[in-house]
Amino acid sequence: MMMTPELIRKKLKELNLKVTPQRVVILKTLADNKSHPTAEEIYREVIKKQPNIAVGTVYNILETYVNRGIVEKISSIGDKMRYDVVSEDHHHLFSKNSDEIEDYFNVELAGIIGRYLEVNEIPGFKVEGFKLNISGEFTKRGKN
Amino acid sequence: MMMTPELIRKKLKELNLKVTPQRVVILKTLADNKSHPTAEEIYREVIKKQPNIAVGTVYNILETYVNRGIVEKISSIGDKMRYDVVSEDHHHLFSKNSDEIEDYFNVELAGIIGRYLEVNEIPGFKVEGFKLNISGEFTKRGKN
DNA sequence: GTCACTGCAAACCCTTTGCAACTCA
DNA sequence: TGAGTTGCAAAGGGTTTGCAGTGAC
Repeated sequence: MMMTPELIRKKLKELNLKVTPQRVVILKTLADNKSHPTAEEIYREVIKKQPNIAVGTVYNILETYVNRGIVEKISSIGDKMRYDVVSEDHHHLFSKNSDEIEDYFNVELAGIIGRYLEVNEIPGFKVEGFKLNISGEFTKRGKN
Repeated sequence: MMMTPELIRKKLKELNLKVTPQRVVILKTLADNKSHPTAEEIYREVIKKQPNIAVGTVYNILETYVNRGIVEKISSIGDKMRYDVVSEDHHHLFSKNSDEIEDYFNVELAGIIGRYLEVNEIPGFKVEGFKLNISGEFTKRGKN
């Protein structure tokens, strides 16, 4: 993605958030990062550019972003929380052998499921969204 | 479900696990329970029948069951782990307003997704299973 | 009798919180 | 200036672990 600092500034202003160096660097790190880092991984990346930052701040800022809807939390079994910038609708591939999580974009499949859930209502439940978690094994490693 | 102690005993033997009162009561509690309890909820339920049991033991036994594949862990964002006896293939409904999780059985939808993933392979990834997490709101409360 | 299992409590680790200092607008 | 943010360190809360004692087989 390589979001420019200007874009990030703009985004923060749209959200009525004060533009602080910490917020900028965290959002930039997350946007530039293809993987799904934990708070601590983000922290380790961020202190390279912004030495004066506390872990607690990383958590706080991430939580703010989650509440504003621009970042989502991903929880996988027995692992710490991971964070992901909200982009187009996508699903996740979970490795059974490791902690890896990869994005899986598939509008067609999402459409099929979405339409199914629209047509076939679930009694007593109003569907607002869904996530397909696919588990399995990465066969090709590389180019991450 | 109301699994009888005999059935549970049999199940444990099949798995080459020693039949201890703690294991029996925990599996029975989980099988008889429609909700998706946390370890602590299970503990609170279990001490009624088996006063001498430690929280750590509950965690250990649940972990054993998860490893043997007869219980699954469910993690929802920012909440503790929840446990569920592995039964037929089913999915979960997550409430956006509370911690509730309900089962959602739908072989038709599962079939559609399963077939789709079989036909449309994901490059670099071998699919072994999937879970559809549907989020929304429970409109009718009651009869749980 | 043996070895796996349990109880207990301490340790662990991720995450949250309280508060004083600071800084963006 | 002053409301909102940050740094820091301590507290919190769920889960794991080590070890001595116990119990299933």
